[in-house]
Amino acid sequence: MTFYVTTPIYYVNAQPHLGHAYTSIAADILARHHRRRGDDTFFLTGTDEHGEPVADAARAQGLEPRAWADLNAAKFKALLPAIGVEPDFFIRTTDSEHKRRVQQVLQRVHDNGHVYKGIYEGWYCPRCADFKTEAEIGPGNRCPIHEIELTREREENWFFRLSAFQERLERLFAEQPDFVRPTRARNEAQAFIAQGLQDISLSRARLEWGVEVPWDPGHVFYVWFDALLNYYTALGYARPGEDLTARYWPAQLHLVGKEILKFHTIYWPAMLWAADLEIPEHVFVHGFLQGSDGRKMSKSLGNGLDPFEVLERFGVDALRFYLFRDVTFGADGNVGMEAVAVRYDSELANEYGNLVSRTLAMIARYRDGVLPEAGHDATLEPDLGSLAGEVAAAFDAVDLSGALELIWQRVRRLNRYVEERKPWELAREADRAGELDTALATLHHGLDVVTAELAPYMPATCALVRSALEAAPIKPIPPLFPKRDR
RNA sequence: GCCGGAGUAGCUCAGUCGGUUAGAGCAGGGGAAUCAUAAUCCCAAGGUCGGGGGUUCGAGUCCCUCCUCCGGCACCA
Repeated sequence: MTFYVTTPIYYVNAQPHLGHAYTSIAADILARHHRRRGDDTFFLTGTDEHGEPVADAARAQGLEPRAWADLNAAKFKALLPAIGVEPDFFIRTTDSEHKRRVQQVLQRVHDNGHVYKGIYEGWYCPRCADFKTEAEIGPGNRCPIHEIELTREREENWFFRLSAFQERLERLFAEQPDFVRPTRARNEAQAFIAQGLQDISLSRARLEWGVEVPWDPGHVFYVWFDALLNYYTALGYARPGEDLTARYWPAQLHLVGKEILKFHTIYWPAMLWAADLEIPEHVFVHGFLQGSDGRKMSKSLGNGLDPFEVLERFGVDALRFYLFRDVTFGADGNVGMEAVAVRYDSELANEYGNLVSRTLAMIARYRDGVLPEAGHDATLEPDLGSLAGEVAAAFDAVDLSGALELIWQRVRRLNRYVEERKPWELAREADRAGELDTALATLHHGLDVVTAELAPYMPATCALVRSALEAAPIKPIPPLFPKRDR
């Protein structure tokens, strides 16, 4: 099996924030899980660097667009190691290899007869050198930035025949109900299609910061077409001298936020069909992280969760764990520093961390650090034996929170097992040495099973636990999740 | 306005195809234990399942209606 997973490529105009980290960590967890399962896995992320806003921002800084993009792409790239995310490739849409392949694919769309020259008409600000959407038009038909009057302009550009794919898209959604998940995201896409699709503009004539349209060099492609194609183009040059396209395309899973649902579930499959390419198997639309008050995070409300503060106070694995433990993946959810602290103390320190501590300590204390060669207690077999399969099924449904809950049920089961067996009592009775051996071997095994499934979420911590379980002799280690004064 | 989603314990949420006394975690209450990061484990308590109506032997679940919140409603040119 191959597993190719992507995040959206992040627009370089923004500063990296929790939302970027959230999607990247989700993709990383999925990739690590599938790798562990033995799938041939490829994980792609990167940055989206073309388009008017980037050109504008660069100009405002007195920089060339490319220099501005370099600066900001570096920030996104630097975020990844800090949050434990290890993609197989980091694409930038300004890569010459990407641009060349965008041109190839869209040339094919052109040659297949899916584009035509049309007129776009709209309100234009000469100072912005940009058309404005209805929502962007200020009072008195003025540009909200420059406060000058907008002019009605017409521009000739290339259109993509999206409308021609209406029926095929309807069929896709009917025949493949899990193409878009979760269900409410699929419904939204279907409702959009049902309204009737209009053709969309494919190029911009006024703009230079983009990928040149090969059959009409005065134009560049509309940034979304350039951006979406990254998922495909990256495979062509991610490994120098090797083309991975045949190996990994079509992708198994695109992770996207709900704000870009339309592009990924409608425009994107249509474009791929138009280029005679296969479409991805699944698009998973996750929700938004909101402030602890349930409102959108904002600096002025001060209700945001700063990922860097979490990293500093609780560490990278705690952040990764928290985001998928406290918010059902796929739904919107509230996050806050207080909730992080509660999860950290009660689950990471008290339940998992302490389970590791007490298990290692008892093996060290009662058996001089030597793992008893005893069979495992059959009473735990139903719980432990079924875990891997259940977790795999949850991952197949992209239910990262559900999988974590399944794992946590076993963590709790193991703490309960300690209380049931009371190893400290067994240790006092010489004739029950065999029972103690069994209990300790079972705990060791249980911790091993649980830690293996947990590793995609908390790679660094689980590597520590793994080596502690395999050490000879086995001995206590410093607390994995130390409690702090707060 | 139209379409979709949500409303279940103080808090965060599960509840499958309609089926027995509606579940979990956290917080708060009581207890046990001492291997462990004073962590853990057990017990009890806590709900008019947003309101109202209907279908049914039986409704958190299906239908109608109303209320509240959220999202989408296209070429972000």
